[in-house]
Amino acid sequence: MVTTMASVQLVKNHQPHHHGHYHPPHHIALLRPASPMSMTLDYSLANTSQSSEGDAQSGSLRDLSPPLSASGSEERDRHSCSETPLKKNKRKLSEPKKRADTVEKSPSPKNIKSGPSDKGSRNKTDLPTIKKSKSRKVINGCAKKSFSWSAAKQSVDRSETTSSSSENETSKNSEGASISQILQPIFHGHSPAALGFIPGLYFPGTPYPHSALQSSFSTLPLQLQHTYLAAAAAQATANSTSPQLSSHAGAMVESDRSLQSKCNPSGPSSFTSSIAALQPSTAQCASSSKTSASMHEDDDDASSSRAQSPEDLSISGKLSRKHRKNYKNMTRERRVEANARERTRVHTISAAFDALRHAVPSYSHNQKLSKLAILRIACSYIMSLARLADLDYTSSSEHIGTPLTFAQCVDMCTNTIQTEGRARRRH
DNA sequence: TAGGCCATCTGGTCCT
DNA sequence: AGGACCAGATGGCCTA
Repeated sequence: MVTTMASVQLVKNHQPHHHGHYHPPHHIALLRPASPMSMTLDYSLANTSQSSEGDAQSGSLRDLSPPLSASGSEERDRHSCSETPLKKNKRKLSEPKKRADTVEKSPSPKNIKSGPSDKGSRNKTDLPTIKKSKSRKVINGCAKKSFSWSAAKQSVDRSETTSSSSENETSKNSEGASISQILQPIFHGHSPAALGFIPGLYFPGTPYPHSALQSSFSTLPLQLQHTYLAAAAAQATANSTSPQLSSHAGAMVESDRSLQSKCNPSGPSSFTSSIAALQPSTAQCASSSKTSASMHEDDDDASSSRAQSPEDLSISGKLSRKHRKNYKNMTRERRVEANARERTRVHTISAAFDALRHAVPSYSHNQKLSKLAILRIACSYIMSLARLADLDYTSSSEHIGTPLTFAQCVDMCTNTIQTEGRARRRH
């Protein structure tokens, strides 16, 4: 049993189990060990459940050990089902994804990585990443192939290990300045959406302002710096009518182009792709699927976006994507904002699931639980606890008319945990 | 490699 | 009008 984890121990004895008339023994004890993270619920119970992973490990002692806190339990974190964005930031540094929109607007949990990955073998090829995947439906002739942070991060990793020279060159240029220091004066308080995801640069309202994401601009690989700068500049140009800002942005794009040629003299492919991936609708149209309701309505937008290069975005004086109308006269800007809100909402739900997951028992810290499993275990666990308090929550569930005894509740909880554990268990 | 699970985008609906 | 909530579609990751 891991001492840092909260654990609920169901101590079995060999007393006969009186089905239907089980009374919890009076010596049920709620023990609080020295560690505040650990709690032991100890009660005698004739166990009818089958052997399990926990049984094998602890003999007659079933160790239902959900940690109450993620602290000190990295292993648990890695396998936690519903992880908070920050946890994922830590865990999946090298495999970010996904869509350009996500990259553009906010640092998605999976998109921003802050630590080395233990799964480098799974990491892909080059930037941009064209991942192989199982056959997918193709809608409107546009299969969803998305690039995003996975490729960018690979670039980071690769650059950190292989191109120290170019990094040194960059460091000379930026002298350790943060991105915000570099870009803030340029944008004069504007907060183009493209800047929201830049590590180390957080404008008010930017989601996930976590210190783990902070990094010095100079520590980023050259290619990624260029990507950031170009994307930010293009976005700023598209969003701003300020000549000053536009000139700054245009200069940045030009500067980035020259830097890019230095960085990647062999060809513009990866750099251009990186920028394209960071452009909302440019990449979006190439990667995002269209629902049937919106496909033809987006066609114009999509085709025009496809035709737009980053230069077009920064130079074009035409109606920007921001102001183009989507479905129901929804501007692109509002759509992106709605996406961000939706992401935040879903992340909140995932965080709540994560909290709930830590509040319910499981057999081991390695046990992987889906959200559905968490709900099922939580339900049965609550029923058990309620029964322990002489409350009957079971009558309002599927067991209408047949109130479960405490033992049955416990068995149900145990079986649920076992079932869900079997359904998805790491080895 | 198929299937499960998850994240994300997107449009629809309802509510304030 | 705009935001919250929801469900469908889809891609990515992971495991058996």
